[in-house]
This record gives sequence, C-alpha cells and structure tokens, in this order.
Amino acid sequence: MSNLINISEAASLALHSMALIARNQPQRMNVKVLARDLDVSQTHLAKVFQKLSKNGLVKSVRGPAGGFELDKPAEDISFLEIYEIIEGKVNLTDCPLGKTHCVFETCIFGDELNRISADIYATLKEMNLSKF
Amino acid sequence: MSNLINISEAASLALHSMALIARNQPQRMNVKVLARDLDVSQTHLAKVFQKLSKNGLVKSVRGPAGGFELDKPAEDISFLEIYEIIEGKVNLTDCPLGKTHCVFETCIFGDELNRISADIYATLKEMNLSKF
DNA sequence: TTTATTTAGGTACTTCAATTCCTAAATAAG
DNA sequence: CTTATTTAGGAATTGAAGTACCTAAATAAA
Repeated sequence: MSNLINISEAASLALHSMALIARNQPQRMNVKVLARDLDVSQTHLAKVFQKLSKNGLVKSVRGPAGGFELDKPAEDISFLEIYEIIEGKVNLTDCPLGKTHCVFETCIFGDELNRISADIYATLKEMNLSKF
Repeated sequence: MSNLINISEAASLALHSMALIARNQPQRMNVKVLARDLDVSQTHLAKVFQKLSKNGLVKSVRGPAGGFELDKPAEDISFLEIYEIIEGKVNLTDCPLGKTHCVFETCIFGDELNRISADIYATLKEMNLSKF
C-alpha cells in the first residue's frame, strides 16, 4: 500500500503537534503529552521538536511545567514552513525526480508532475495554524 | 531538497524503461541497453523487470537477442498500472498518512490531501504508453 | 551440439534516512 | 539547595531501498 503524496511520519508529527499546540494556546504543551495525544514515539517527537525549535517555529522552556509554545502568531505559520523544516526545501524547478539529465527530450510525464507539485506547494503554503 | 510527489527510483526506472520499450517497438530491448540509456544500475533495473514481467506487463525472452517487449497494446498500459506494480497499490480511501485513528475529529488537512491524491491518481491512470 | 547471451531469482551487502538510546543542561517547585 | 521534570544533542541502532553477487534456466547463433 503506497502513498501518492510524500509526507513522512516526522512531517506528519510536526504538523499535527503544531496544530495541537495552536489549539491549546496560550498554554504550552510538552513532548510527553503530545506523544500521548498523537500516540507516537516520545523520542521521535522530541527530535522533531529540536528542528522546529532551532528553526524558530516554537519557543522551548525546560524544566517542570516546561514545553513548547508557538514563537509567532498562528496565522503566520504555514503548513509549508513546517513541512520544509522537517523534509527540507521543496524543489519545484528541476525534474521532480531529481535527475539532472534524461534520455527523453521532453519529460515522460509531460507537465503533469510540475502541475501537481505546484498545486501541493500552493496548498501547503495557503494552510496555516490559525484555524485550530 | 524534498519531493512533494512520492515516486521512488525503482518506479521511475519502471516508467522510463517502459516508455523506451514502447518507443522501440516492435523490437525488444534488454536490460543492458536500457540501463545504459537510463544511466542506472543494471542489477537494479533487472530486479524491477522481474516484477514487471511477473505482473504481465512485459514478455521476457531469454538468450541472445532476448530482452523484454510489451505484453499488451501500449495504450492499455497506464502509468498507474506500472506505478502500482512497483510501489504497491495506492490507497485513496483511508487517511493519506495511513493512520487508523486521530486526535482531530476532522483531518488537519481538510479535504486537500484527498483532493490532490485523487488528482494524481486520475492523472497516472489517464497517462499510458501510447504516446511514445 | 556447443557456446555465448540473456533473464530468473535467491542471498548478501551497502547506504542513507528514520528512529531510539543515553547523558547533559536548564529550570521550576519544594 | 535539592530534586524532579523537561528539552538538547551526540551516538548508536534499525529499517528500507538500492545494489551487487552468484548460480540456474532458457535460447539463439555458430
């Protein structure tokens, strides 16, 4: 069973966690609670948050009653920003498969892959944490 | 650098090879030539063709002047069929992330993931080997 | 009939990303 | 001040995809 859209477990965790934190504002949430709510590995989620924290999406507070909170307004945090911090920058310009050269003069997918990639990109960019 | 659409190296090889074979009809092509044309590992490509052959997409002929040829008309082989043989059946009905339960009553992606997945699916289903 | 070519398929190895483990550092609470 | 809680981050492990290796089976050509 396969997925057509490329969203890793880590990126999914990031997006769902951020939505939970947004929903729980202004109280912060810690990894333990988030992992329980999402029913995922606490250590994996902790790693994900190291990235989110280092990239300025969340502010971390250590110690008892510590945890994470949004570091900017919810509407200023797009799904795309979260996605790219975890998965890396999305490449829309080159071959969607990352090839630099090809036997085919014109891509066997025509323009469909580019069309769809652009659609996903725009969709992720449009969505943000304001609705939670 | 990340990809929004989920197409593995193996699936890409399968699609490109099948397009080359379609283009080269009625002569068959062997793994050696295909691997050279696509500039990929011969052994990896051979593995891919074992799947394509077992699933009735290509007919194999061993020995000198052997190789692979399409086992049905080019227009009857969709990109989706090739894709699913390599990646496994696409799942459109459940959560696009493969989760069975979720803390959120309604998916954080709204209906966007389903919409895009359906778009990709339909696109792959529509495309076939007739144009090569 | 013999030989060279080519696919079939099992097993093992490699590589890279995903995940886990373990210890350190920070900090609130008592 | 001490302790318990929580994040930080390096190191180790796991797992999946890709790759290589090897032998067998088929078959065309010589």
